[in-house]
Amino acid sequence: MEWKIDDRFPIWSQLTEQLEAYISSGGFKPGEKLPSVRDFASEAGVNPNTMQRALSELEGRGLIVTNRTAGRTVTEDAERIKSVRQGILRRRIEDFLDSIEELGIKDNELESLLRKAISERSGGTVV
Amino acid sequence: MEWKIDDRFPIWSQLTEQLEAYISSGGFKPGEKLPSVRDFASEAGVNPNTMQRALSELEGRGLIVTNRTAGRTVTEDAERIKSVRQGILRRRIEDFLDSIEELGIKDNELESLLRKAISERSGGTVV
Amino acid sequence: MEWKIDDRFPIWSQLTEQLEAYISSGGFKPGEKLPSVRDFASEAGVNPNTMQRALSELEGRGLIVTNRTAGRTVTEDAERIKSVRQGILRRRIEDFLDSIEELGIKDNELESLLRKAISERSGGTVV
Amino acid sequence: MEWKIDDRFPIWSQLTEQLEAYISSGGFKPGEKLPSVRDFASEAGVNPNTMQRALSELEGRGLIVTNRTAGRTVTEDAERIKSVRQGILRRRIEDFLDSIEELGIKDNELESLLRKAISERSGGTVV
DNA sequence: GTGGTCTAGACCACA
DNA sequence: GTGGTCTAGACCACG
Repeated sequence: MEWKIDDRFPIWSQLTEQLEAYISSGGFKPGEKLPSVRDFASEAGVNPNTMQRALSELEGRGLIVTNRTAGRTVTEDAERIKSVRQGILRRRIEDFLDSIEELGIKDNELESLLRKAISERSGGTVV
Repeated sequence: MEWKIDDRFPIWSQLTEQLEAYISSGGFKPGEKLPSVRDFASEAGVNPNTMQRALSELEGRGLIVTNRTAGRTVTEDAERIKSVRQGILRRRIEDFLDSIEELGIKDNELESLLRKAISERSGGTVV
Repeated sequence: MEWKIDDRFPIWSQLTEQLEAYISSGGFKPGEKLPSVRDFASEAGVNPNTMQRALSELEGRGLIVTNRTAGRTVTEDAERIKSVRQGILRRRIEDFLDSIEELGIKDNELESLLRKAISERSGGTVV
Repeated sequence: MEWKIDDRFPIWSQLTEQLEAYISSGGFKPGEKLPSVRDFASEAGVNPNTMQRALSELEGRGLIVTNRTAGRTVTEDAERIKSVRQGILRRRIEDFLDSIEELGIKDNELESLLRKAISERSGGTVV
């Protein structure tokens, strides 16, 4: 997978977010074995300890399972995964609308801006 | 104005963001005198040093002006203010779409979710 | 406070347990400021990172609060503290009874053994 | 016999504890032949190496005997078995009282809690 | 001075 | 080879 790391924020937290999004959107299947901490870390260009912290966090959220000496796997619980994805979506939409609200924008103005931005993106990608 | 402060992230940076949004959306008029650092700080419940830093940051962005002895005022440059607002808007929309893209969502799914979320909010606020 | 560390188990986890017991039984009062991580660590003879992990854990359990640059305090929520103490008690009693059950002991035998052990201890302490 | 295995702690050690308790409380008679390592392991759902280690440990404690070609048997020494059981009992009671002491509980409070917990268990099991 | 983060490097138990 | 832990030491943002 691709990693985007911004030095200004805690790296472990960014790793957590990206892994959560990736797994919950099907990048790894339920029950699939994950790369080892070391491999993951070197792939992302971070220290293994840092990656481990990110993975522990995901375990706390019930998204992955640790098998003491046999590596980690994505949870088998497809419902859990789905609900995590819904949660992320909902949270991001809420945060976005909150952040927009501060600017005092009318709903129709926002909708037109959004529609424009989305079509530009699709355009950029598709054409 | 209302302040939302989350202790887990740099406070000065949150103040900066909120002030920028507030000013650029007309909370203070062009040329209007701002409260003193001390008053601002006590209103927000933060250390004056912290508020000081936020204001310096905004000065760097050309939104406010420091008058040697007479405190700070919002810039007179209405165009500047407008362009700042546009910049914030554009950036927030882009960030949002980026963050959503990771989840592999189709445009029409996104639009329907957004429409729903917006109408729920309007409902809650307006009615 | 006193620290008992057994090298065979994760240190951070033992620190967590002991701090949890100590705080929840009133060793630090609600709202009281805790020693700094560094002080705590040197007092317990462990690396600051290790102590920090233990404290983070306790924060996750809602027993202590972190004030970014002003140190940590015990939660003000006396109910929370009380409920943590009850939880520890209940868990330890259950674990004990589970561990005893394996040995196939009759209730009256257990009671007499317990009563004897308790009185011996009190004797040892009181006399 | 029933096995309770918690993946987060060393498995061999849990097996050791449970076997020790089981044998010393008469689950296998003095001199009785034990199942093969392989059978034991598959029954408990663990790796044979792990079970092997647990059995070696018990041999070290004088509870079981390895007969070059004829598998393992429980020791014939009934006194030894009895004393092991007493040791476990005493140790578990001591550990429990130690762990409770940290919480600063009065003897009568402890007794009433224990009596309640025991009667609840008996109730749940017996009725 | 406070907590937070990160790295490098080492060691361990387990299977 | 796997995850887990620990240490030492450094740097940072904050107030």
